[in-house]
Amino acid sequence: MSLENVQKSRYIMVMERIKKEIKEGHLVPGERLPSENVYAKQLGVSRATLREALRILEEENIISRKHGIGTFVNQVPVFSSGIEELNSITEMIHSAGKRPGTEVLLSKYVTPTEEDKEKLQLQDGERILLVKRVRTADDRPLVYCIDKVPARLFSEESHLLGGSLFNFLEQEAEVHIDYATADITTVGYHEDISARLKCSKKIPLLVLKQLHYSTLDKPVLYSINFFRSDQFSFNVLRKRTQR
Amino acid sequence: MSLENVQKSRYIMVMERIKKEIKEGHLVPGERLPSENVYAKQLGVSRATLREALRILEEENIISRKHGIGTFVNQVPVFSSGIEELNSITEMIHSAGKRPGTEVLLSKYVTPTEEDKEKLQLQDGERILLVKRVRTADDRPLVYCIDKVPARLFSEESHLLGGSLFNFLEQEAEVHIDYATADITTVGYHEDISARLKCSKKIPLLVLKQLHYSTLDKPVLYSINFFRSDQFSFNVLRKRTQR
DNA sequence: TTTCGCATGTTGTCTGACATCCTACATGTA
DNA sequence: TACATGTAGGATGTCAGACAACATGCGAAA
Repeated sequence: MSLENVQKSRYIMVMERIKKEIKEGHLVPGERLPSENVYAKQLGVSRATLREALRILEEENIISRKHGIGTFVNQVPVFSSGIEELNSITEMIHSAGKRPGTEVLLSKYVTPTEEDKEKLQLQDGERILLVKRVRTADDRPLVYCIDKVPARLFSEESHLLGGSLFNFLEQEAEVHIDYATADITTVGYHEDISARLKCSKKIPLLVLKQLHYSTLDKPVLYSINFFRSDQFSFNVLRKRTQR
Repeated sequence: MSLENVQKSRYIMVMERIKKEIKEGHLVPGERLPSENVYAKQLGVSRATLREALRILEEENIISRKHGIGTFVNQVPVFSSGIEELNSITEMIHSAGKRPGTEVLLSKYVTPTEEDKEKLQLQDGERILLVKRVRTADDRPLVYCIDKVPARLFSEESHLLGGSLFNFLEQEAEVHIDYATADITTVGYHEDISARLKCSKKIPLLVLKQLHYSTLDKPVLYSINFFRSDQFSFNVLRKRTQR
């Protein structure tokens, strides 16, 4: 079977190549890129292909293009890892340089609530897999997770034992998560959850409610995460939209 | 003097035109767009220009392109107005269909703290305009704002009386805000601020710390906003990045 | 009935040209 | 010298036409 041998499009390869150049410091913030004609020849692609790559980088706020002047690396080339980049919590902890751990509190098949049915677009009678976990970073509790997945996605009643739910879904259900809508709120104190996270009454919790969609635009995972606010914050790049 | 008579680029006009078609329902989610050749002729532009517009819409998660098949409107064409779209609080309240109001608590020129100096890249001896306000929606307090602007941006010691700080900066300082980095945290209770927002001890506050940049990539405004969490939440579209 | 190959239509890529915009330098004038 | 103007060059923006790579569906062949 095939896995990563799929040939990516050229414009994507070019885009990633340029991103890499910036990340590794070969192109520094404020610097002008070679002109499109020159750069296209250097990269071995046509100018049109290069332009599609540049267009994406501009949209991502990594470069700016100025008609008649040139193309420049932004002063704040945000490679995000901000909230708008969707990663599993395992990945988030990893990229913060810590060691992720999991304590599974609950994993069972249950009848969904009305809210669950609506969000996950369930038929009457369908059941869901409900998982409750505490995720740790370097063995310290960081976030309390409640995850809900339609049971129909699994061929048999499989259970998540540890690690990334994203990987689990991909392997057991052959579902790939593509994007999610997230809602950020906060809650002052929660009897059970605050205790599980071993944090005092004074520390509020950041709440992230997310509905995850598959590549086919179907909702496949509804999750509610409670973060310790003393150890976590979300950051975002915000852009004005008029041009 | 010139104002909005600047001619926008064609690819941007095309992009906005297509967005409008989707918003107004002439193109519905899941529908296939006309093929590029046909669509380009319909819109009166070259295929290359159309492709640049489509590339942006794809990046914004509004359409999906599939090699050899076609281009489709996404099931969840998120026109955001999520947190990643930067708007003044005045605009936010407006677009929620409420009437924005302002109570200025403080407006004075002061010496910046070390943190302010670093964030706003101030020289020694430079001063800042410090503004503290309570913003209301339909006369109910919603958010407590602390704003800090370098004094050098103003020709004289002007003061903000009410309304949008964004507009004020544009008119008085001829500075246009382009983007901001935001950090979202929470705080359980704040003696003074909670009282000003007329909310009880049980309601935590959502805190948004933002550093705003001008079109020239210079930091021009540092602001800290405290939102009533019972009346406000942030939503974001999160995307996976591997393709 | 099943399988295979091909025609067709789509997005992806290439080439070369011209349009439009901005900068910098040279030139001319007071 | 100081300032305004003209001009040449180089950058991104737009155009046209062609071919490549990919996915689908239909018809012929087994």
